[in-house]
Amino acid sequence: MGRQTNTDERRLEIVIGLMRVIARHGYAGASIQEIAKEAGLTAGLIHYHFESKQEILLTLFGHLEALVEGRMAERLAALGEKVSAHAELDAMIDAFLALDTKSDERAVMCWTMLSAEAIHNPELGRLFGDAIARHEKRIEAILTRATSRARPRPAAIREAAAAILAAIHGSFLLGCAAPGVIPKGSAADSVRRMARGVVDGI
Amino acid sequence: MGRQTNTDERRLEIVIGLMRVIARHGYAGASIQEIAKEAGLTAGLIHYHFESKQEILLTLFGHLEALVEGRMAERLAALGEKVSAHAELDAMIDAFLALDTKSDERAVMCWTMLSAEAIHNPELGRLFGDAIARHEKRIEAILTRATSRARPRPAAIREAAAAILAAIHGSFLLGCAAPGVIPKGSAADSVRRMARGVVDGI
Amino acid sequence: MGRQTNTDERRLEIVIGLMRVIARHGYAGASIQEIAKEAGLTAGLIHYHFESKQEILLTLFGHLEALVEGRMAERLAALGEKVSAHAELDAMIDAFLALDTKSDERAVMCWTMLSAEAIHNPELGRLFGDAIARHEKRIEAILTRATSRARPRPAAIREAAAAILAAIHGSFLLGCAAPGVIPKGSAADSVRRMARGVVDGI
Amino acid sequence: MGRQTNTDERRLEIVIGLMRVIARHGYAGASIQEIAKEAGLTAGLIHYHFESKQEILLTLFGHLEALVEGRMAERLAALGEKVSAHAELDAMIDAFLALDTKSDERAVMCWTMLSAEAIHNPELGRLFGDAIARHEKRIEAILTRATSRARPRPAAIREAAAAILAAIHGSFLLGCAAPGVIPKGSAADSVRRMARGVVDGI
DNA sequence: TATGAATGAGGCTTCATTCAT
DNA sequence: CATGAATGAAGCCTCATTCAT
Repeated sequence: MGRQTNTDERRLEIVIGLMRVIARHGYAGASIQEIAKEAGLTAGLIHYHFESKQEILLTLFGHLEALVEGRMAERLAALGEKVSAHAELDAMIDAFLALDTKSDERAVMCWTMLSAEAIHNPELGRLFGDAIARHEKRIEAILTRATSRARPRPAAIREAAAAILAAIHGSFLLGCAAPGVIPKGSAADSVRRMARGVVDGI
Repeated sequence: MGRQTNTDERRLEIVIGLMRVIARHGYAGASIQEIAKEAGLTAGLIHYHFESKQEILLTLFGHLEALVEGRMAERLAALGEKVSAHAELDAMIDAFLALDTKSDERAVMCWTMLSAEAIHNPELGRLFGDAIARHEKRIEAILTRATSRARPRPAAIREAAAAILAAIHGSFLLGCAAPGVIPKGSAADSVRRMARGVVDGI
Repeated sequence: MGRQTNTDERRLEIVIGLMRVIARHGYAGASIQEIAKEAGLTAGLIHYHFESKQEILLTLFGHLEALVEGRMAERLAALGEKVSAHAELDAMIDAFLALDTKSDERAVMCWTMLSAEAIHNPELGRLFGDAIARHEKRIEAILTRATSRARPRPAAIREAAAAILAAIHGSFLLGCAAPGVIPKGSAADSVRRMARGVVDGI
Repeated sequence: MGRQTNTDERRLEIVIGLMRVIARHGYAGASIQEIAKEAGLTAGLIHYHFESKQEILLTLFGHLEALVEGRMAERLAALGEKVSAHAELDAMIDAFLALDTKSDERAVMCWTMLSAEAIHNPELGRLFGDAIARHEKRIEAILTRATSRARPRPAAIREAAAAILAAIHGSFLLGCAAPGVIPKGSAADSVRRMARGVVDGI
């Protein structure tokens, strides 16, 4: 029957290798050799399983995104049915910002590095933009439910959603880049409060 | 006899060259050759005026910081004396987020790239952390004036300030990395509203 | 599966390449490109097998040292048991100075270049110092046997050994740098005579 | 009368600058910029007073040679007339090896570096060879007087002279490159003894 | 699948030298 | 004479990628 493929595991190992290296040295410092070493593989093998470094990057982005989606689904499921919009908004923010494990921390750092990378990497930029747009839509939906106003101005909703997203990703960024000032993981509460302010102002 | 130095102008040209290249290709893509071409110089000359690429980077960071400080001073001066804390907070947020020119846009993009770079560049990280800490202190001072509470919890003030900063820098980041979703320069209003929410919650 | 390593041969080829280039152009003139060309390789490959140019240099030194040790062991073995100290001293001097082949000549030139390089290359300096110290100890031991005096002054032994070593290395140096005056390879006899003088004077 | 030239002093300053830099970093590490800094001048000026780096090197060699000649003349003059050949030989060895000052030490280190440099620098090689040949001739003359034999074999004289020179330059080299083993400046006695041995053997 | 060698382009930096002032 | 800017070639090294085994 031929030998069975192990491509999926290998690809995962490689992607995790990239994640770990990025967390330590950034994307520019993540050479294929380094990734291979981190994953316990050889450089040649990496190009057997991936077309290019870029492909690993895009795959990593997919994993991070899936991770976030998973966390969000988890939190929302925990809320049960018939939940208030405020509670849902809080749950979503928590899904992003309540980071418990070392692994979460690493994921956040990677996410932040990829955000910056997205600025000048068109392909990644597209994926990143799509993800952000999706998140934004979801927040918009919640905000629409949350506002007491009968006919909220659509632009107001959009801007509020955008601001909430900005606060979330800004917390990521400063948590990584100025950890002394913005302690990592402590941001959920403040962002929840900020979100409340923005909801009231719609 | 001799010859008058032009180092200051050259250094500025080079720093601006770096800024422009970063805006186009990111820091990793900013080779000395590219910077030189952008500045209309030769690669060798760049190392006559700067010790290393890192030194250009740090110098650029200094310029960006000075630019922000200048904008802040400007806005605050425009307010005149005896200004309310809320107005001062708004002014500060505007100083960051009300970006008018092409040059401002480029500066924001650079600032964002440097934020990410700071994560794995210890020297830059220190400068960046100091800058953020300074901004945070300033916001704290405003928030202390702004709150109606007699004895605000110090941690609450810190967290609020941190959240406002996060919203600002997150707006930068998403403005650059997901411009379709978070239109650049439109963030000031929302962040002002968010800030109000956070002040009330102290 | 996989592929067997050829690192050892390659490293040797590279080291020999360096040796040949040094013999022609000196260490400063031994660029990686030049070494690569001499060894029939590409520059990139050299850094695949060696960490740095410095590592090639240190490895070369190790080879030269091993070569000397080998020659010494050979000569001493040829003497058999119960040999007089004088004969042993002569054998040792010959091991250094009786150079027969083109390859020996090249080795001496390299050794001399490395001696000079050792002066300002701390790492090489340490290796070189150790090698000289080892040789010196060995000569000391012979001289102790050789002297007729019951209790030779230790400092006298040391100085005599040092002088003999100096004569040997000076012959190398002048043989390379002033070949018209001090013909290469003709020095063994004179140094043997000088050594005798120094033994008698202990 | 125009302005008076200061070329001679400048050239001397530059040569001394090179000497000091060589003593610290070797010739390969002696950039024009470094020499200029050491001499308190600018790089441009150096090329006003010297055609090329090579010319500075050759000039430095001339200075070192003059220094040695001066020391030799001094010592011989101190001996007065009608001196024994043995005493003259000792005086000559002392002129080389009895090094008192920091400056002497630096000169020796430079001399040694230049010896090695001479191996692959044809022009310097010629100068160096001439100098060595001159020294050798002088030692030959002394040895001829010194030997008790009526008709010494000319080759024997030459070889003896060469061996003495080798011991001297070897002491220089090892004094610089293995200072722990061969303490600088302590070599004069031993070499004198060796020389005696070699004279007796002619 | 997997290994390890190999390539070749490109990156940062140094440096002797030239030249306008 | 002197300065300081500028050049351009070269040097060491890194790295994504390819390929024989």
